[in-house]
Amino acid sequence: MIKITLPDGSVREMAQGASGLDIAKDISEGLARNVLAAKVNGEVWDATRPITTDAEVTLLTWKDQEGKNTFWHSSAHLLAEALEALYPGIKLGIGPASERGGFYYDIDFGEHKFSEDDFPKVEAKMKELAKQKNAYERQDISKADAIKYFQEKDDQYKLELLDRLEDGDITFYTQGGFTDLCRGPHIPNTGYIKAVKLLNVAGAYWLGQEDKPQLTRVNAITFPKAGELTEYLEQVEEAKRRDHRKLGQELDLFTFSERVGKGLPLWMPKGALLRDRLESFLKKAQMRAGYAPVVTPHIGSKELYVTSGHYEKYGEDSFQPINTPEEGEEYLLKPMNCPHHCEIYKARPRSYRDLPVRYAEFGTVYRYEQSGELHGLTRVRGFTQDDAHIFCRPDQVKDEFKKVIDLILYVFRSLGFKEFSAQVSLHDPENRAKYIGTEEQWLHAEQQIREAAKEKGLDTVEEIGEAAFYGPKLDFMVKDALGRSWQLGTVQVDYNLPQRFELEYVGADNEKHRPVMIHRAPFGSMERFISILIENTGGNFPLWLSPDQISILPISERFNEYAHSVYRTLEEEDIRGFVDDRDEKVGRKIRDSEVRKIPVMLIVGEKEVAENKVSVRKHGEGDVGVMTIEEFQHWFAKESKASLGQVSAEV
RNA sequence: GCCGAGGUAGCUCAGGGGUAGAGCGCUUCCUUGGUAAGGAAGAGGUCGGGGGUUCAAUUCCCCUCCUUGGCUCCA
Repeated sequence: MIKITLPDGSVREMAQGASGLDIAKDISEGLARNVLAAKVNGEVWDATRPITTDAEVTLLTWKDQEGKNTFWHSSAHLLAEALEALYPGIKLGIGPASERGGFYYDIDFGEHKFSEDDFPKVEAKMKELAKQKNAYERQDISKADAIKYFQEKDDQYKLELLDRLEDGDITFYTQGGFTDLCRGPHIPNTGYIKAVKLLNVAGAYWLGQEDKPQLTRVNAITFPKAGELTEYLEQVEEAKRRDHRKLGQELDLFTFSERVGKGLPLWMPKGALLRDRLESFLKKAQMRAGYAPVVTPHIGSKELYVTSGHYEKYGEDSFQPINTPEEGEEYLLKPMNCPHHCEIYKARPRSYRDLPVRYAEFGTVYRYEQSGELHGLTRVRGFTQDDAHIFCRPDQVKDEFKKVIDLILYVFRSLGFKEFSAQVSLHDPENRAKYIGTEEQWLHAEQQIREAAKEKGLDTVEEIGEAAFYGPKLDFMVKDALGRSWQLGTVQVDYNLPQRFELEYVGADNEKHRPVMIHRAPFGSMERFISILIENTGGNFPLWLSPDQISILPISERFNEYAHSVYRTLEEEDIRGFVDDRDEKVGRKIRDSEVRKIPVMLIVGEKEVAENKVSVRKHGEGDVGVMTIEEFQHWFAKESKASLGQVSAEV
C-alpha cells in the first residue's frame, strides 16, 4: 500500500501502482469522469500512470490550467493523427498547447498547400477519431529505436529533436494508429475531446529560427463540452468588437493613409484630444515628481547615433540618412530621444548637488519596423514616447528607480489597468554581441532593478534576452483584447550611454565622476498605450478622458437655443461636448449618443426650460434624473473625479 | 522580411466574363417629437494600382501596393 496525500491534507491508502484515475474513482465517479491528468509530487503525469511510492497528488481537471494544457496537448496529437490520415507523408514538427489557449502543430505538408478549405474535413476526421476513445499509451523507448522509427518515416524534424535527447529519457505516445515522440503527459483517451475547431494556418520557422525552413502552423482549439466552444467563439466576437482599429474608426480617433505611408498614424480631432488629455495628466504628475520639460528636434546628425551605438545596432535596417544638399552631411530621423537629452546634460558643467536631473519630453521618434510587424496603433513607424531621462549619482539610482515605479503604478492605476505583469528584461550572457558595455555593468544594473522591484513589492517575472542593447529593463506588460501581451511602461538602468557621451559631474571631492542614466516611459508610446486603453475600455473612456464628455439633446427645435445656452455655461467649466440640434426625434439622438459612447447626455425640453434644469442620462445606464445646472456641475465634477482611478498621494 | 488570407460607395458587406447592388451614413424636403433607429426623394463607385488573356475583365492569369492572422524582429 502507498500513502497518497491530497491538496486538502487528507491521506488515502491506495494499492501500489494505483493511478490518478484510480484515486479519483475512489473519491467519486463524477470526479473520475473529469480527471484529465494528475500532478504527482509537483510533476504532471498521465492520469493513468501508476504511482508506486507515497506521493502528494493533485487531480487536475478542466478547471486547472495544467489540466487544460494536457487536454490541448493531447488534442494536438489528435490533430496530427487526423492530418497524417488525410495527407500521408507529411512531416511533423512540434505540437504544444499555446500560451493563449488552444494548441497548434507545425507541419511540413510537402507539396500540398494546406489552407482553410481543408478545415472541414480535418475537423470531421478529428471528431471521428475522438469518438473511437483511443487511449493515449505511454511507452519508454531507446534512442536507437526511436531514431529508427523516424528514419523509416523520413521525418527530419523529429530526428533533429531526438538528437538533443538523452537515451533513457525518451518516450513515445500512441493513440489509435498514431505514434509521436512526446514527453507527455496526456489525457486518458481521445473520447474526452467533444468539440473541435481549426482556427487558422500560419507560417512558422522551424525551432523559431529565421534561417530554418518554414513550416505550416495549424492553430486549433478543442473543448470537453460543445457548449464551451460556443462560449469561446462568443468571446472571440466580443474581442473583435473591442479591437482598437475598429473602434478607432467608429469613434473617429485616428486613421491611416496609403499616401502618407504605412505605419504612420493620423490623429483625428477626437483622438488628438484624447492624447492631449493623457499628456496633460502625465505632465502634471511629472511636474510634481520633479521632472523638467525639454524639447529636441526630430532629426539629429548621424554622428550622434554613432556615438550612442544606435547606428551600429540599427542603422542599416533603419530609415536611411537624410543628406543636406550642399555639404552632403548625414542626418537621421530620431529613433530615440536619449542621445539628444545626453547633449542637454552635457551643455553645462554639473555638480553632484544638481543631481538628479530629470528631463522629460513627449518625443516623436521614427523607426523602420518590419512591414509584417505593423499592427494598428500598437506597432507603428512614427510614434511619440512619453520619454524622460534621469541623470543621477550611483548612490541615487535605486531610489530614483523606485520613484519611477511609483509613477508608473500611479499612471496604471489612474487609468484602471489592473492586470499587468512586471517583467525584468535581462541580457543574454550567451549572446554578448547583442549588447554594449561590460558584463560587470550589466550584472550590477540588473541587480539594482531586481532590488528596486522587490522593495516596491512588485511581483516580477524574469526574461533572459529581452534587455535593450544598452541596459536591462523593467517592463510593464499589458494584454490586448485578443490576449496578446504588449510592453507599455518601461524603466531602464544605463551605465553605457553616460560613458559613450562622456557625461560627468563634479563630486564633493572636487573630482569628476560619471553619472548613471535611467530611461523611463510610463505609457511607453502614446500610440500603443491608447490602443490598449481603447481595447481595455471598449471605447468607453473614463469621463475625465473622454473626448466628448456630454451631449445636449433638445427635444425639438424650439429648445435649441436653451440647449446652446446650457452648453455655453458648461463649456466655461471646461466640460467638453456638443449640442445635437439635428432635426431628429430625441430617441434617435439618444441612440446616436449611446452608439458614439458619449458618457453623459443632457435632455432638454419644455419642462427643463421652464425650471432652468437638465434631464441627465448616463451612457449604458439610463436616466439619472432632473437637476439644475448648478446641481449638474457638482454631479459632473464628482463623476469625473471618480473616473480617475484610485490615486495615491505620494506622486 | 517570411508563410497564409483579404482589398467592391464614407462605413459594414453581397455579387460575379456582357461597363455594379444592399443596409447604415450623407444631402434635400416633409415632420416639431420626452429617454436606443419618424417618412420620402436624391447624390455618391475608373470594383486598390499596373500588365496580360478575350470581341468584351470589376470578375480569369501575372506583377505590385495596402490591410490582415501568425513567424522572425522590436532602441
